Amino acid sequence: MDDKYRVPAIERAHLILKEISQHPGKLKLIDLSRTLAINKSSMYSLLLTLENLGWVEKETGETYRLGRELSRLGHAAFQRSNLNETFHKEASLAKLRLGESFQLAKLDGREVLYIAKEEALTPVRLASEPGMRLPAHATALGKVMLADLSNDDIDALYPADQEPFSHLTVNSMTTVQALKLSLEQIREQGYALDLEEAVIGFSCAAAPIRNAQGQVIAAVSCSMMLPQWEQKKQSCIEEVCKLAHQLSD
Amino acid sequence: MDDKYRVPAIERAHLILKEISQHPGKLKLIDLSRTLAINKSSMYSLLLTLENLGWVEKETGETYRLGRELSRLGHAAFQRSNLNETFHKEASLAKLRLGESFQLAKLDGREVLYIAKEEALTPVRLASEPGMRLPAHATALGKVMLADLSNDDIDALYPADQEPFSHLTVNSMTTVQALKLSLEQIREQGYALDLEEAVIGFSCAAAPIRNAQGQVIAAVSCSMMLPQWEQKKQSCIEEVCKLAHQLSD
DNA sequence: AAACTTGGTTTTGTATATAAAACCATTTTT
DNA sequence: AAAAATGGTTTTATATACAAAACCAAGTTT
Repeated sequence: MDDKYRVPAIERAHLILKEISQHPGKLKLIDLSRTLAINKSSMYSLLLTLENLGWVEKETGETYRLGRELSRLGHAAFQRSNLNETFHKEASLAKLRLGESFQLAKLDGREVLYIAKEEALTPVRLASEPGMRLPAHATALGKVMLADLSNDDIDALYPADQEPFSHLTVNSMTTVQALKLSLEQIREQGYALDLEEAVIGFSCAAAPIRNAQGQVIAAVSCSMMLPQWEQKKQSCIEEVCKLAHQLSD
Repeated sequence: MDDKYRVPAIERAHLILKEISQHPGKLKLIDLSRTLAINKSSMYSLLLTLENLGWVEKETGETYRLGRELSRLGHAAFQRSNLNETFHKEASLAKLRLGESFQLAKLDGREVLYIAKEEALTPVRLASEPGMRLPAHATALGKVMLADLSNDDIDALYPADQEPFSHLTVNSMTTVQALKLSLEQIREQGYALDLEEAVIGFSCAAAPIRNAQGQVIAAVSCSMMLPQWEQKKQSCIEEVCKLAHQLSD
């Protein structure tokens, strides 16, 4: 690193925050000073500043924990990527064309983490708020992202001795075998469907978003109620694939 | 503020992060330098340091957005208090008894900041991911915490000349008058309800968590879909009040 | 209760982060 | 294509953040 243009005060702030995050509510000024080898008086100014900014909070007993301003910034950092922006831009257009809702999500272990959505003005909507999680194996979004993993990865993710799949509806898959079979098909066709596997009355199509290296980094889906699904299934798949392609690098 | 023990470099870092969070991917070095009235060369060092720490990320086109280390720290900022630990311990029991989801939140200005949750395995769940914010006046959690404030505090928080309340659903309150009236009742009964005020199809009960001085420092809530609400309303209120009492000092 | 810890607060001299200006590589204008 | 502007990088002088030590208030020890 360019040793010349560092600003140590910020680097120290970072060290302090990291240390506090590892022992929340345990460390006093003197502890931080000792473990980080920063002089008491310097630590005093640093902590006072961090406290004024709301990055740390002092408790009774003079011990420190991370503060709310930090969680505010952290939350903003979560909703950052330009993936998000382009999703909203393109999905709003797709929403106009199709009249249904679109979702953006990432895979987090065995769960789908919803990042953003563009919601159509349909009377009944699926509650896919950003931040929500659902089991990956029971959603189109989840399956299309799992399909990027190898069979070995899937085995590692779903060990045989683990509890069986939670089934959200009667249509949810219940075994790893069924999942692998399904993923095989998804790899071939390039998209995934969820036919009332997560919520009765709702179906869904999802397609993968890839980075420049071809790895799946996220996925988009379009969800709708069953009556609409019968009519729009084909165009739904098309829109989702098109959208996923636009969001890929 | 004690003007003597500030460390400006950190305060500047804070300003920069805040500015970037408001215009992610839009601002270049020169823009930040201008709007924050910080010299180009200083900004250069500051940004270089922030980038090395993973607090910001530079994009092609030399524009900046918040980085992953910041979201990591921000996330850690939630899982902090021992309030949190006891919440998870007790709420998981309450969840088993009631079969519904519980939330822990703090009041931050006019917003409710969700801190933690214990989620029941219901197919459709409210998206109360830690870090999420909702207008306080439209949620049970928010109202029960606002109820700890005096009417004067409420007036200060919601100035007459400000924009009117954002209503999330048709049931959301729309005026300060209505809010004050509602708070009066909440103070008497000791808990707050949200009857589809935040999300259509969801209702919610919340009770306040107090410190040793009796001040409200946080709140817990239990949310569920309408059909369940009809059956469990009473036991929901009981569980929430019991939980809040356990979490109070 | 006097002496000793412990841990937060002040003071002061010095090391260093920052502002200003010069610099340079690209891009835009004429 | 020369001139001007834009925006990132370097240099240098100075303002200021930090380390060390002294200080003080509370809590322990003997």
